[in-house]
Amino acid sequence: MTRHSSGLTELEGAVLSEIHHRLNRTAFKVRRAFQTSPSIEWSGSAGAVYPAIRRLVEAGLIESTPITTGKKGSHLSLTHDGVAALEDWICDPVRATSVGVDPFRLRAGLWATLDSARRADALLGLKQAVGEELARLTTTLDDLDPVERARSRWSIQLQTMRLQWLEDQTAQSDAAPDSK
Amino acid sequence: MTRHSSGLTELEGAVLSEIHHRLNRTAFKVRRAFQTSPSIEWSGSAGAVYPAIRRLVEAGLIESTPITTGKKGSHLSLTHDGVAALEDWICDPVRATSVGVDPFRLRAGLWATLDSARRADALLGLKQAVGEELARLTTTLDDLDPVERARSRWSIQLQTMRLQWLEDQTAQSDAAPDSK
DNA sequence: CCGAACATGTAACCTGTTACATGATTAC
DNA sequence: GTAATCATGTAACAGGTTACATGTTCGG
Repeated sequence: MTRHSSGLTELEGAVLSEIHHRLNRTAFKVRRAFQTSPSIEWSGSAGAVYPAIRRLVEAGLIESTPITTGKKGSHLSLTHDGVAALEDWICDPVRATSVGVDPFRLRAGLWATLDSARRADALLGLKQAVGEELARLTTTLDDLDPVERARSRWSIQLQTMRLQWLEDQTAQSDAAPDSK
Repeated sequence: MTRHSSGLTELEGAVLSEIHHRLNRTAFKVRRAFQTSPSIEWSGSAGAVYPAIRRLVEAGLIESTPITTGKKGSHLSLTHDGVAALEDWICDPVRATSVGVDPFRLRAGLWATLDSARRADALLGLKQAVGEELARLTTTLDDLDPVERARSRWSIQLQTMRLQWLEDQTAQSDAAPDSK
């Protein structure tokens, strides 16, 4: 993905924050954090995480010290430069406020183009999917660390707004069944 | 990026909708639509759009007929299969309701980890960026076709919610200046 | 001792990015 | 005629995906 002012990709920034703020201090734990994260975001594939960490080590942002005491694996921590780069990434206003690739936004104006039967079907399926996601988010909220909890809270607000949008679409759909 | 149930990437779906719903019926116009779109989403690079269209033609979803009358270029339209694939993509509930890679969400829990000076700075910059984007979105709303207008309306809601989030963060920040 | 979980990595592939190259048409 | 815009593409590269390969440690 494109590198922005902070010089980090979104994945690299996320990796740094996993190590520094969420205390996942081995490559494996970082990877598992992505895999088990309540959101899809990235698959947490080995082919993405390990190369990303290697790049960050080579760039001098991560310090990697092999664990000697029985355990295998390497302990990762951010260097001074790493912390600075992470903060730049966190604060980058252009990046932070861009819409990214929002799949809902892309489709927001397109449901109205469907014929009424298909549209009703789609809206029902979408509302159900959002509803299930909302239920999952609210029930798992307590088990999360502060960082992930904040993300979940944001997701709840987002999905609630999506649900509202879908209900508005349904209402408009009922008012004007088929615009042709 | 990953292909989902509809078999289309997000870019491919967006390309089909540009052709079918927004009447950008040459490769060049599709490309320009991405480039001049109020959102970043994709760069609309030639190296992405032309290959994507070629793939869609080869898959039998787009019909490409060279323009004979003076003009150069090819006229693009969706085949029967193309319309079906587009509708599947539009209605795919898993895709449509995923958070995608939301840069705001990724950072939502991280501003609180900054020291109070840096945090105040960051929040100010972010609120300004969101404010400017909101101003731009509201003033350009009238010039847009229905599809893009719906997207803009969604973006306005999203950015408004982001602004609210940032103001809440600022308030909490003021209440507890430095948590160490 | 054996299977599950821990741990690390590579190889082939796909798609998007930048940067470059090329030519046709139109407005002046 | 010439500059801007229209129009199409390719080449090198970056970074993410799946799938595979390999070895370690620990609980039973």
